[in-house]
Amino acid sequence: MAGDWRERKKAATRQRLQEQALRLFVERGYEATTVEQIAAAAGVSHMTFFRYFPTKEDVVLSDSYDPLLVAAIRARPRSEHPVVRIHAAVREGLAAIYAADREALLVRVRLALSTPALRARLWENQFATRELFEGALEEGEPRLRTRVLASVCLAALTTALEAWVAADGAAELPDLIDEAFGVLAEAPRRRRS
Amino acid sequence: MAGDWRERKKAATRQRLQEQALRLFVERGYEATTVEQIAAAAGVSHMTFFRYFPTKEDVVLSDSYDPLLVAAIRARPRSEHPVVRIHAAVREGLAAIYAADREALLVRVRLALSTPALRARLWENQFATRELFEGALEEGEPRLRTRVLASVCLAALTTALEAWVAADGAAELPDLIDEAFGVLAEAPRRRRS
DNA sequence: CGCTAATATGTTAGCGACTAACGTCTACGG
DNA sequence: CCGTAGACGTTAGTCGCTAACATATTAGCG
Repeated sequence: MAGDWRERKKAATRQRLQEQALRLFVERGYEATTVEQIAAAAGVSHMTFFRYFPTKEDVVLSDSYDPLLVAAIRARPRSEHPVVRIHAAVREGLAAIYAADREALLVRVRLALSTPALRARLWENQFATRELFEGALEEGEPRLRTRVLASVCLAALTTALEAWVAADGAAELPDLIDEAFGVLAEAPRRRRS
Repeated sequence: MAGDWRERKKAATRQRLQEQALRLFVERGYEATTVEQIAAAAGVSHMTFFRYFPTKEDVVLSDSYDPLLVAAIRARPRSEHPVVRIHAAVREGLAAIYAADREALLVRVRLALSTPALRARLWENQFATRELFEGALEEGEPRLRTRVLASVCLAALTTALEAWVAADGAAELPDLIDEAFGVLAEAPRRRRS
């Protein structure tokens, strides 16, 4: 058990960096906080910061929720409609995260949605998440249909998250998610083209 | 008619910057091209570049299509379902743009979707566009519903654009848009919750 | 025509995110 | 106890972007 100590230390440093960063971002704003200051607050150099987080944005946006959601989607029967699968998976998966990390999640999402630079990267992340959803659905062709469905579900999810921070966490996220996905069910039927 | 000359010159400089920038981006890549090089190619200094475009990204992403789409949405009767209004408006509005600027649009969208930095900003622009759509729909409360509908329509539109560049412009954009919006009509009905 | 004010542009200096090259320390394995 | 590998720091540099100030060109007016 050699590198064990190493890994614990690395994890500790990483967490220290993230904590100090979030603290400083909340206190004085994201733009007004320098990577140097974060590194100094965590007792390391700015190079070490970049060894743990590829960009300043990642310190806020990186999480490990995606694989969890993918597994939740895969766990739903493929006989269900994709939108239903994703809706149920998101409700379950996010409920667990929500129960454990509610406050941290709220802080991070609020920061991400109110800072232009972070908002941009957030959408970029959605691009990746959507591809994961697509893969998790495991539908064959046609691809455009699957892609639209995944995009649309993500749009609903994001809108629910926005409403959640807009209400400053007063409403319950699972309810907002149900409400957002409920709107999808309301789209008009297809006419003859 | 004094400032007329001024404005023509400014417009010319702006266009020269944009042309040279897109040329260089296509030739050697977005990241590999510096603002200095763009400015030099257009015969101005880098400060002048930033006086015309607030960021390097804007030289690719800035267009004036949004107001056009908003007007198109407003022109549809409010008795129609929001999704139908937006679908019809987008098909009409974009058809005009498409007919006039097909090649330029293809180049810009391809560049935007294949460059991470630009992709991020593209999604950030969607944030603004969605708010415009929301306003154009002119629905009252509840806001969450309107917001979800606007987000979802934008997701469909973006997916169609992606498919268009993925096929390298082989398919026809209006058809792809119809196909993408068609998927929305297929969402499952609401069960009892 | 000549003067003044506005406007477009250039110059320079600087900040901050991020990278690369290289040096140092420290824990671990033989 | 020594050699090595991995974590970390130092330094110097690039690039996007901004601000302060100087300069030139033009506009409007007496």
